[in-house]
Amino acid sequence: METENAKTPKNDPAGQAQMRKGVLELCILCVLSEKDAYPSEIIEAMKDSKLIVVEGTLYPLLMRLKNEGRLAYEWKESTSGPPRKYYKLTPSGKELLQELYSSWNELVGSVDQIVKKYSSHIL
Amino acid sequence: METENAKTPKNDPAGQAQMRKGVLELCILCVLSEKDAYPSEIIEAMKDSKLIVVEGTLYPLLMRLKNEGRLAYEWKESTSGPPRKYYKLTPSGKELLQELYSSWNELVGSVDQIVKKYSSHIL
DNA sequence: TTTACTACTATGCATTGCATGGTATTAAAA
DNA sequence: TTTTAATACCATGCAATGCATAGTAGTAAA
Repeated sequence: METENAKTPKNDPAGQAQMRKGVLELCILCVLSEKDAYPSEIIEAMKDSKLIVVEGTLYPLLMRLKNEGRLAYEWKESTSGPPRKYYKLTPSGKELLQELYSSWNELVGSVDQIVKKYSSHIL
Repeated sequence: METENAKTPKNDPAGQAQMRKGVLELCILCVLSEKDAYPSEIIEAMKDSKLIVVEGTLYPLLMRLKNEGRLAYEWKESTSGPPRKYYKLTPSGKELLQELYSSWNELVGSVDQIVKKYSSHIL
């Protein structure tokens, strides 16, 4: 019968976008573990490590983490524009950071194992 | 106004599921780079590296890769049950494997950089 | 014939990255 | 004062994927 399901994706040719899923959350919590920051600061910090994040990604993510109780924020005045929302980790947010960190390390370990096992056929 | 958008997720507490997105594709292509295999074999190979994959995930993924021309398959008889679909990499599939491999290494590099930068606050 | 096992297929949901467009506040320019 | 630009935050909808769930079908054993 030869069914034709599972449509083919359109963009994201090298799969970068999909691989980022779940990882941005870890990175953002990481950045906030050092000091409170407002969105643009977070974007800059990520960019320094070649992880480009845009507003359309970051704002919903911060909103979600705040709704989950992982983050809190407070308004602070700015000398050059409108006031800013400074986000900070809550205790629950620190727990999540630990968990995500563990998950990430596990994943890297697993993938590395597979890649190394078959690397002779890749290179 | 304090809008309440960005609903909170329900399961997947430590974010493992989300982090796997895009990575399974790399791993499956990796496994197939060594030798042709049918779905259950792939699942076993992944399990050896602690990457649990289930049918509901694997079959649609194989179907998609085949529709994209990354994989091909041929039926082979089995001594203990119905015939099996043996999947193999096409040239295009080998290219994708290279690209995903690069993307993965870049991502790991970026995340490592962020995590290391702030690791004193995590531990 | 019935049961159990293996293998493949189909459907729908939840989550997240992101494109897009919008609103509000402040400061500088005209 | 009014206009413009820059900064910052918010809302909506789409695309993609992992996975739960349920179904179909072929083979072999009871």
